[in-house]
Amino acid sequence: MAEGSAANGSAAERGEGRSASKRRAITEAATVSFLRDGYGGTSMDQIAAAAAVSKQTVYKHFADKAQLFRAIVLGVTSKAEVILGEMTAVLNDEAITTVDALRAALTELAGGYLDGVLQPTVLALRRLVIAEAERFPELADAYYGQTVSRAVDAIADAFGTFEARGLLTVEDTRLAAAHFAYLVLSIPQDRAHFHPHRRIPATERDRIAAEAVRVFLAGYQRHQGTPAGAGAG
Amino acid sequence: MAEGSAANGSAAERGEGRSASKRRAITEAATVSFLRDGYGGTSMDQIAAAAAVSKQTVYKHFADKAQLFRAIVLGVTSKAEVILGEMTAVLNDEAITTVDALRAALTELAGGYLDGVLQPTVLALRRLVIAEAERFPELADAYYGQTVSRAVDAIADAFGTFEARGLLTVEDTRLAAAHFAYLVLSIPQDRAHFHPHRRIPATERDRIAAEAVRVFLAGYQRHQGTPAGAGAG
Amino acid sequence: MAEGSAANGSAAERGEGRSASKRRAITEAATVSFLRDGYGGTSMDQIAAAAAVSKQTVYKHFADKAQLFRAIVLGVTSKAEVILGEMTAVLNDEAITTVDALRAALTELAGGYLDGVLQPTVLALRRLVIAEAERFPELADAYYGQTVSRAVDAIADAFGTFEARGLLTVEDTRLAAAHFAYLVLSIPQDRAHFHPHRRIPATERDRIAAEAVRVFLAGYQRHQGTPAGAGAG
Amino acid sequence: MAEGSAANGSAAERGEGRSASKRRAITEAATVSFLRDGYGGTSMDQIAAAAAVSKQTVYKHFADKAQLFRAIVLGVTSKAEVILGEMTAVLNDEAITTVDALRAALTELAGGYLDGVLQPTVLALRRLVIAEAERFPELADAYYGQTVSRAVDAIADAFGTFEARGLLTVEDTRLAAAHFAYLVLSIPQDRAHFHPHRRIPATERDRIAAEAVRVFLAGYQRHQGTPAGAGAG
DNA sequence: CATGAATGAGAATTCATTCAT
DNA sequence: TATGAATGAATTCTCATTCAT
Repeated sequence: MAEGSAANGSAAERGEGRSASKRRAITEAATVSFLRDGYGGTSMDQIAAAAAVSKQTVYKHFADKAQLFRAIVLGVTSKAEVILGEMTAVLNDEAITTVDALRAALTELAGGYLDGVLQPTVLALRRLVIAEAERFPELADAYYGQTVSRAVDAIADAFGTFEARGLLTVEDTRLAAAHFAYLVLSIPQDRAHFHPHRRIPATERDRIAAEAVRVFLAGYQRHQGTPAGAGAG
Repeated sequence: MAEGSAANGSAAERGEGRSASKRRAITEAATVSFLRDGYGGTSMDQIAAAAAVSKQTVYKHFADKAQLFRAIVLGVTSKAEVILGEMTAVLNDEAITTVDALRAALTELAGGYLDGVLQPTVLALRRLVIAEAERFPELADAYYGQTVSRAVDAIADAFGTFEARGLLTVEDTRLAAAHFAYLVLSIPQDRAHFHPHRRIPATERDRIAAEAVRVFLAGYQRHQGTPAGAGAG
Repeated sequence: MAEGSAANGSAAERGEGRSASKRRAITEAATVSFLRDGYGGTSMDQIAAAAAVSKQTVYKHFADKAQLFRAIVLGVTSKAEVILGEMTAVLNDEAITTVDALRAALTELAGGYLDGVLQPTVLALRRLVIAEAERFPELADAYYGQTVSRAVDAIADAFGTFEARGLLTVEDTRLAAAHFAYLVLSIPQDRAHFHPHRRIPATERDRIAAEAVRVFLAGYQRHQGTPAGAGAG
Repeated sequence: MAEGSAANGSAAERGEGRSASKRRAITEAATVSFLRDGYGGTSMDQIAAAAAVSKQTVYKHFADKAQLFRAIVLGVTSKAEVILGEMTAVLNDEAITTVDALRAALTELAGGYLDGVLQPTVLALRRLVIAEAERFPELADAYYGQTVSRAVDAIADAFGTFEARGLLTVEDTRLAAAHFAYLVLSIPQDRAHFHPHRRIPATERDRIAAEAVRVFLAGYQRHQGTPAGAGAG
């Protein structure tokens, strides 16, 4: 009886209010449409119909198609960003003090990234943003900054730590991070750019992850016999 | 009668009939428009105007907009394929028998790829095909097969040779080739997906090429002390 | 032989060409619609239908509704300007050397102005331009400059001559001209602003003209007893 | 009785019910919008938003947009009428018995009219009514009757008195009154029809008033030497 | 009674494609 | 064969007005 007690509880009090629930319906419908059919392939009529809402209501929430599109893309991008952020956590483990532990952590991260990045929705978002990068450069900026750049930054930070622990030899942590990320992702991600519906088999996924880690470590692992500050140089 | 014989010598002189010359004008105009404005952003009116022909003439040569688009994309893709093909030639040098020579050749190839792939036209084609991959899957297939796949295949072939020469240790030549290609290209190419107009500075280009080769060789170079089947070498 | 004569006369040569005749049809239909229904009350569909032309054709000739509107208003304004210009000719008569002749000429001019300015089309144009003065200030400028201002200027010039001939005493010829013009026109023109369809009876028209001339001359006629260069001088 | 007793003290205190206060808000918002943006340029949404009420509330008070418009125009017209009425009072002064006093009174009236009629709101109303004269002929009637006609009538009445006092020679008092009114107002008013935002400088205003009075008196002042029915006068 | 949402339509503009000359 | 015009529909956006809560 507490919440919204006073008999005629105002609209805003009932759960989320008519307005907010409609807005969510619109957002969801628009997300599906835009990701599936692209910007040009999606009509406002379509969105309104899919949201079971009148066109007017759509326009009351979003000034025009471009604004709606921006809201959708930024929303989905944020979700993707969160997923990526959580994955990188596996590197922030102080127990990673041996190359074997590092390899294990990198392999886990690689697998996680592959799973995350190859989700149909994530791929569709990527293709959508690339397709509209000319028309919506702010969105391309935001997407790149919040996903690609941010992931590379997070990895780069961890690599700095690993170097301090004597596990890696890294001059440019961002470059190393990019090498790692793209060794892991490029093959299936670039394939997906052109073949939106082809899924990657689990065995291939594991192989790609393992080989990416192997090549990366070959390139960045500290040489066994020549510790950080040892030898004649 | 008189019509066409005396008056319009010029077209006939160029060795191509009126029709062929107009077709070329249409093709060129459409190429520019599609690469610049995308499929949806290009209208048949626009193309006809840019080619200085009537719309009917456009339709005489290409059944509809989609067919014209296909012709354009396949045409530009072919040109890109040729360029890529020529680049790989640097690996088909029997004089590459030492790791140093291999490193030099790979570095040259890397630089060439970067220059080629980062050309505005090539990038625009890539973005265009990605944007339309859902609507024109055949084109995405063709593009991927003739550029990405083909380049990887060519490199993979060469890597097979290098392994036979005892320079590399490669289990899966296509995977290795993909690793090489994406180590070289991914960073600027992925950035270009989202920032179509940002150019890469020459020094960064060289650095990327060199580091890509370094990491690649670290991962695939035959271990010094355990030559394939050799004695003193 | 000259240019384009050779047998297959280009489209532009046949009378006025398909294009030009369609353009005229559009212009005429738009003129009628805009003058009758105003800018907001006229739709492009309506115009196309009235011109028996497709909407596309309208848009091929005029970029958008506003451009079409501008063309129409400027066109009708020009016609009005021509009419006004011809009327003022009655004052450019060197035979006007007496006050009686001047009164006759002014009365004739007054009658002509009334007839011209009270034509339904001219009134409709005026109301249209006033109604859209906020949205199309250039048109309001052009209209005012080409009709009101221009007529006043022409009359002012003539008044300068009449003063030189000793018929009028005018300090500010433009002010005097405006006084004359508005003494003649204001009553029916202002009524017409608010009653677009009420016609003015001929007798009232004559009375208004005569009284306007009378009051004007009372105010500007040179005093009888003090001729221009007479008196002590 | 009960209605609105306890809960909404504030509104009730202001001496107007909830309903009346909202009605006023709507009226004020609509007045501003209609005068600024015209009939077609004003939407019911706009008005409701500006009045801070729901659209339904607007419709509760005014059956539709046209009715609301009518109410607004008639309301503003009434206010204008009141202002005009007060101005004419200056002529109802029994002390006006000499031509000099008459000239002074007419000059004052002229200045007052100019100030009143050239107020932005008054001009906007005039342009609005002219623009919609075809769609709302009743409003044009009312406007013309309550402002133009009424002012001319009031002046005509006074002129009748002045003739009785031997100051003027007027056959048709309404015609004379119109002559006076338009000599005073036409120049700036007609300019304002086409240049809604141009203000008139004070010096020009005074000059126009003075010259209008001068020309008017020249045309209607009783001839000095031949007084109506007087001897030495 | 008042609020958010819905209706239903209309307008401007653009497009791909086809007809008629 | 090539040109201007026509077709016919789609799309974005806006509006006045009405329901339902």
